[in-house]
Amino acid sequence: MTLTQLEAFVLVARLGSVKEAAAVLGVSEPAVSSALAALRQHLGDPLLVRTSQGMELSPGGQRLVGIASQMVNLAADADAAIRRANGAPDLLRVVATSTIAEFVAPPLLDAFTGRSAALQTSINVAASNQMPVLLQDRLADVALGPRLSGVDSVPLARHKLVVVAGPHHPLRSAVRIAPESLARSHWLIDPVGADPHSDVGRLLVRLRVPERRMRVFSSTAAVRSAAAEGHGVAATLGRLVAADVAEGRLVVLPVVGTPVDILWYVSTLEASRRTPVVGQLLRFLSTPDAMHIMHRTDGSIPASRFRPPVHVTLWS
Amino acid sequence: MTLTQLEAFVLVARLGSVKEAAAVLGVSEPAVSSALAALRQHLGDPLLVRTSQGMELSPGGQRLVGIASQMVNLAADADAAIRRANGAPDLLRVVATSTIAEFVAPPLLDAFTGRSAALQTSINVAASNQMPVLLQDRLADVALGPRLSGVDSVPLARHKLVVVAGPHHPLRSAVRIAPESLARSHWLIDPVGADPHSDVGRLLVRLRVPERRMRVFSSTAAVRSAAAEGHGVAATLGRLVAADVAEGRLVVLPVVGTPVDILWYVSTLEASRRTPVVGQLLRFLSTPDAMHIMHRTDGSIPASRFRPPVHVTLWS
DNA sequence: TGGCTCCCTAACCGTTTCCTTAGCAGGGTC
DNA sequence: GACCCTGCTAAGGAAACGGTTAGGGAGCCA
Repeated sequence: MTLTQLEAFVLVARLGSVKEAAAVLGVSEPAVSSALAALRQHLGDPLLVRTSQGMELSPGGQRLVGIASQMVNLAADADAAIRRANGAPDLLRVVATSTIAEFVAPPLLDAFTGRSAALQTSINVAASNQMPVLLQDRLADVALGPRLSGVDSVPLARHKLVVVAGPHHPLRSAVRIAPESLARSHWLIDPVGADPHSDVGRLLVRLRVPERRMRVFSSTAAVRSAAAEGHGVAATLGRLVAADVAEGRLVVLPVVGTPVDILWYVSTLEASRRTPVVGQLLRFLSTPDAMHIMHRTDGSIPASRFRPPVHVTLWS
Repeated sequence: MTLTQLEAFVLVARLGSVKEAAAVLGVSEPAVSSALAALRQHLGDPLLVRTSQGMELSPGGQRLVGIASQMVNLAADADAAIRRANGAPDLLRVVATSTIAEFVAPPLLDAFTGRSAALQTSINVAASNQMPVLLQDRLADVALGPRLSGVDSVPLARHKLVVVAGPHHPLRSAVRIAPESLARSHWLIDPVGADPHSDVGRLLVRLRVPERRMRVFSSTAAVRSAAAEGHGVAATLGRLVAADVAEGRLVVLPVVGTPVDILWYVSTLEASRRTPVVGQLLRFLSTPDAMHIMHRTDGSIPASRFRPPVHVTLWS
């Protein structure tokens, strides 16, 4: 019984899927499967059995999952405790939806890091259904994105989602566009849009956009340029494309039901299980400075801190 | 960071010695040392440093020991939870001082096991200073022996410690023997006596028996026959040698300060951390049946359940 | 100083872990 | 029935874990 095995088990139990757990861990799916097999053999219990709904816990697995989760958590605690005792820089691992990770999180964390000297941050992209699991298993400290259940989520910022297209789009000067009219357009979407639990994903579902009309891009920036070049329509944040719209590179289409009001949330473990840095970040996020940064977001890609997303699972 | 490493670390921290931890785990001392080295390197902290008092915790180690101990405990919980979920026999690991392990624990556990069908027991010998650690790290469920601190100890039985010798010993018919008179005798002692924290060990200290006069035997039975053959004197339980005395194979020497009243205790984790079987055993131990067994103990070696002691550390 | 104890390191070795790719198996869905 | 998705197994290889024996070095004590 190793910690790796327990971690794999907990992730599969929480996500209900070996494949997703493997994606979260960044390993191949047989790796997770065999970790599971080893644990099963060691404990002499099936732990998780396949059903049509995904992987479900056996009675034994049900008892184990709580214990295993505690152990994984304690391992994270141990690391943090030693780190702290040695005055090593704190670690703040942020996961966010791709848009936030691209445009908002970097300047936000830059500003926050400027305040407390010894701090090391990382930003990764995750799908919404992975976020609570990542927090609960201490693979991440903070999640920025939609509201999550099972963890503490507090509202962070309010935004408007609009549908945009290039300046030569046939519907560019329409007054009122019924969603069906866009059924034949190509929809250009970023990883956030590919996540059906995200705001953009839910909008696409509501507009009944068929899957075959979607083209998934690796970043919101790519979506924006593709739209400007007339390759299709895109749903994105009004503020992100404000400059493009003002300068005529993009137009906002008056689709019925848009703009959509959306709320970004910041999610963490409950207060008692938070590390001090996380508490500091939460306080920082409610300051005028942080608000200012979030509202200044103008779609220019910040140079510094952004790393390529590593844990993206595409809807495909 | 593996569970083995954490376990080694916790044991060394608790016992203050790599050597003792190795003895408890039943492995060589470099094995423990290198587990520690691996953990040190992984965490980048010395964890434990050598002082003249033994191994002491670094600030980082101090924080880690609690966390690591919880993890080791949870691992034990996990095993037990699965066991229980699958209806596997419960496991009851008893550690005891050598005399108890030889004469008292086997019939006691035989009787207890007779009551609840699915139960698997083991008896091992441990030194008193190891007992609380074994309980706290869940390497054992119950300890029988002297009163322990740091865990729940309740009195189990009262006994008398006497000094005996063979029927031809020069002092066999003395009326009153000062301890000094025995300074030149050979003292025949069993592993319990070699443990300075045990009742016999404390008696030897009080009688100022010099170390070079002690001959350590591997069992109480061996001590008894050696004494009967006139190889020296021995401190042992009155009830154990009653038959030998009645039949003239041994005589009780009227040493000043003896017989010594001693109390055996049964020690466990506090009630909230006990497994159900342990609770059952505690209740059983207070029944007349159990009392009867403990008082019937007559020095005959029970055939069934006794296993050779595995975790004995000799005082040497 | 010499000897002793205790911990650490070195060198070595077998087993397990952990990951990969490739392919099989079983349950849905069309 | 033919697919497709998902999980499992197989095979193989690099790394680690976990153990051993042998020996070096620091501290304590006679």
